[in-house]
Order: sequence, then C-alpha cells, then structure tokens
Amino acid sequence: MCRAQRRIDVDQPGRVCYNGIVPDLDLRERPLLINLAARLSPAKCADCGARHVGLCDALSDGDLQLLASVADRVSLPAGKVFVEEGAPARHFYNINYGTVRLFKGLPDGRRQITGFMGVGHFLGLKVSGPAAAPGHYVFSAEAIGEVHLCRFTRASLLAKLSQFPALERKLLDVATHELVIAQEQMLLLGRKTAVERVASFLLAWADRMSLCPAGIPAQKLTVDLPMTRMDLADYLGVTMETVSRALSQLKKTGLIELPHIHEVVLLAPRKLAALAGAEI
Amino acid sequence: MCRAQRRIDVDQPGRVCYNGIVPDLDLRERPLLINLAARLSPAKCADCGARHVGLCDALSDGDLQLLASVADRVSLPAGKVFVEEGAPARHFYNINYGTVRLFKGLPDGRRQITGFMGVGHFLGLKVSGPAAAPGHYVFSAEAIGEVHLCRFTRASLLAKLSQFPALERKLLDVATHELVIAQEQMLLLGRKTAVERVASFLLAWADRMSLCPAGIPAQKLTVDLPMTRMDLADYLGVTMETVSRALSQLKKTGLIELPHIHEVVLLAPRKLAALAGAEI
DNA sequence: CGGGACTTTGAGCTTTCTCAACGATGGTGG
DNA sequence: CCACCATCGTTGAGAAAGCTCAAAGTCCCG
Repeated sequence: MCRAQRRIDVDQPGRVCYNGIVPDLDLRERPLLINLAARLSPAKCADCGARHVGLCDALSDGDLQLLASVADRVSLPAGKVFVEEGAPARHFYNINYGTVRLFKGLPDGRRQITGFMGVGHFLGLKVSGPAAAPGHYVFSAEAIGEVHLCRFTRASLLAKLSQFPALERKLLDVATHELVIAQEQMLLLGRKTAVERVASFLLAWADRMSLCPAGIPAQKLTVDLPMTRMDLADYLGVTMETVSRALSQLKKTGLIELPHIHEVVLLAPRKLAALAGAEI
Repeated sequence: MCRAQRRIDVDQPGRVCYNGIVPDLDLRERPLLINLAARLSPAKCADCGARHVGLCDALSDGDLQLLASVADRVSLPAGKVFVEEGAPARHFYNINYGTVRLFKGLPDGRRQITGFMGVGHFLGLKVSGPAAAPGHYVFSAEAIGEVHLCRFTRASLLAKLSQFPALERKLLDVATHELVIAQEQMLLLGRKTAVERVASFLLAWADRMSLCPAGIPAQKLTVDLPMTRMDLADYLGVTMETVSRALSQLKKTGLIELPHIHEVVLLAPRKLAALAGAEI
C-alpha cells in the first residue's frame, strides 16, 4: 500500500516545524473574534450549547461560574488552526459550537486525523510530559466550519482542580473515554478493510452524535457528516478515492443512502454493524 | 491490503464472546500462584521492581503501605490471559515483573495489539462507561513470559482516591501519557509504510525501556524484544512476514543488527529516526 | 449562470498479503 | 551430551487490496 499523499503544505506559514514562542491563538491579531464570540456564544454558561455536556455537566451552576471566570470565549472561522503540534501547551479548550479535527503530521506532509470533536468536547490533555507540567501539544487542532470555544490557561484550570474534585474526576473520565475510542481506532486502522472502516466510522459517528444512545437501532438513521472525504480518508487511514468507493459500495449494497455529500442515511444499521466487525 | 489473518482461535475456551460472570482471574483455581508470587514478588513494596516507577512512585512509603493493604500479589505463567475483553471490569493491575500484551479482537479472529506493558505500568483504565462506574474491559491482557502483578479491586482503589490526591493526579498522568502514545500509534497505523512502522517501533520501544531517556542517542543501542514477530505484526498492523522482511531490510541497510531473535542492536538510531518519520 | 472546490469513477501500478517451503532455535528425552 | 521435534522465523512467488494519476461529474456560491 502506498501511503505517500502529500497533503499538508509544509511551506505554508504556521504549518512548519514549531520553533518560536507564539500563543496558540493570538487574540490581539483578531479583536473582531472576541466580539463575534460575545454575539454568538452567550456570555452566560446557562445558555451555552455545552452546558449539559461533557466537562461542564460535571459542575453546579455556582462552580461553573467560578470556572467561567478564568475562561475566554473565542470564535473561529472555518479552517483556523488553533492548536499547533509541537507548540508549547498553554491552554485547554472546551467546544461550545461546531466541529474540530485533531491531527498529527509527518515531515513529508502525510496527515493522520486522530479525532473529530464536537460540542461539549474537552481538548488539550494530550501534551508531552506529565499533565501538571508544562509540555508541548502532540497534535494540531483545526476548525471545520465556524467554531466557538471556551479557552482556559492550563495553569489556571489545573490550579482550580484542587477546588473541584468533581472536575478532576471528570477529567479522568474524559481521558479514559478517549483512550477507549483510541483503542477502537487502532483496531480499525490496523486490521479492518476499507469498507469495514467506513461502516465502523458511520456507526461510531452516529453514536458519538447521540443519535442512537441505546446501542445500534434497527431502523434507519440520518447522520450529518461535517467533514470532507479527505478528512474521512485521513481519519480512516485510506485515500479519499477509497472512502468514496467504499461509500458507493455501501450504497449499491443498499446499506446506506447519500442524499447530500454531507449527509448519510443508515438504512440498516444492524447489518452495517455486522459488516463493521461489531466488537467481540 | 488484505487483512484477513485468523489468529485468535475463537473456539478456544476463554477466547469466545464473554457472557458469563467469571472473575478475570479466579485465584481459587490456582492456589499455587499466590505462593509463587510470595516467593518471587517480595511482600514489601520497598523491595518491589515497580517501587520507583509509575503509579507507586507517586506515593510515600506510608501511603503505599496503606494501598498495598488492598492489593493481592499475583504471579502468572506465560500465555495466561488475565483480562478478557467484554468481561466485567473488577480490577486494576500494576505490573511488578515481566511484560504483558493488550489486544482487541474481531469476531473472525483478527487481532490488534494495542500496547505492550512492562514493569511499573498500570492497567485497567480502559473500560466502557465512566471510570467510577462499573463497566466492562474493552481489551484483553495476556502475559508474555512469566508476569508478577499487584491486583486491586476497582472499588477499593477508586475509594482510596479521595484519600490520595497524588494518586488521582497520577492516574490522570498515566491516562494522558497513554493517550499521547495512542495518537502516535494511530499515525503509525494509518500513514506509515511497513519499514517506517518497524523503525518507529524499535525506537519507541527503546525509549519506553528507558534505554535512551535523553532523546535519541547517536551511538548504538541494544534492545530486548520479549514479544514474537507475530505480536509485532499485530501491534504494527501488518503480517509477520512483512515484519520479518522489514527487519531484514533494515539489517541489509546497515541500520540494525539481529544477534538473536529477541534482541536488536540499533546501529544508527538517528538514521533510524529519520526513516521512521520523526515527528514534526 | 459560471467557476472553483470537492467528489466520483476508471485504469494501471505498488505495496503488502497469502500461501508455501525452507531454516533456525530451544527444550526434551534417550 | 546430542539428536529430535515443535515452534518460531525467513524467504520466495503469485494474488489482491488499495494507491496513483487522470478525467468526468456535482455542488455551492457569488
């Protein structure tokens, strides 16, 4: 198998090896973003899309307010890279709106997307060195479409941990859950065929989007895919063309429909699961 | 790429889908093991191979003694599967001696090794559901060679967490570190060629074994590989034959020597790193 | 309505897999 | 102590999955 697609333009500013000391996101360059954030992400946590998801859900209104006092609200345009692999890790992020792709790169431009994160997801644990010490991000993060986030400095959030035992436990839960997903992805990348990969992804994504909270449903299910085929390819460890062919094959087999490029209907989720190699 | 090797004998007792309620390791069946453990793993933490590694290193002698009071010491023969994917998660383990392989399986027998763990490694975080709630293991664990471990019930260890804040933080560190490694492995599985995979593994393993704590050294380095070629293959997402060919190629290129099957000499670690696609 | 970006489909090629035979190695029993 | 056997590893040849390159099709947005 050839794996030599060159996708990341390594000469593009901001995508080269990280040497300088630059904040992951320099707000002074983009004063507008703050205003945009204020308009689109409500200042009050109570009105936030992520209030009852993920990390924020672990806290009472009062605790959350304390935590919010150390958070910046930020809004990003599509395509904005706001975490750079190799850069000093200064912040944690919590996603309030939109979808983000996390990825790692090779020097020749090959890219592996390690995850997609949506509303309520917490981001920034994966740094080199112990969690409490300063380290460097081991991944990059980029907005798919418009994204709103809460940004915390690592120092302030880690300092708050002793005040909020629930938060520390929740962080452990988040990390554990990500580990479980990562293991699953290793099985996919190491041992599944292209069609199995795509089928697995569709089910996992539907599940992640809480569309089928009670396991795999028997009836049909419509799933929104905010990412491109290229993103899917880089997540599933195949090429764009292979993703496209796999989707076409699933369509031809009658397992899915593709009403729009960014929308898939799972016609027979159970059969899809069998094809995906449902876990032992 | 064809990925249809059938390796795990799904008809073998203990490797089938888990339905029953059986402890991960029933000591009543193996009273000898306890004695063996007592002989080989000293009862005192102070004399344990893992005392100053990983989790145990986060605790004072006094705290460790308290923790040890809720631990069983267990010794396992080579090949013993002591955690079963899908079984109820009742224990955590800490490895005191030997090496363990963690893996996930597909119904048709394909296997993906998700990690190798050695002395000081902590095992059992990866369960379905939140860390604090009862769940099921999402991986299996098997001894490579003889293994000694400390076994904790999840309930007792999680109960102790509130008494030992250092321990909780350390657990988060462990989970974070595993996440970083998992991301790296996804890049390997999704985007690297066979030779790059093997080169990456050799360096990562040397690093994990603390043979080159200060980064990649310029001079040669001897690495012990306790696992078989098949294990390597299942870890690297290729076949045994491909691992063998990659090693032969690295030998022919003068980058490594293979004095014994389970021993590799890295002749030019830096060149190997360049080949492995050292991180951006 | 037109242009650019994204997607699909096709044809030939490369890497890796599969299958098979041969070689090494380590443990065991004569 | 050595020969034998079982297991594990290596090497080769042909097959196949997925990759590359190329062209045609779609869709969105101005």
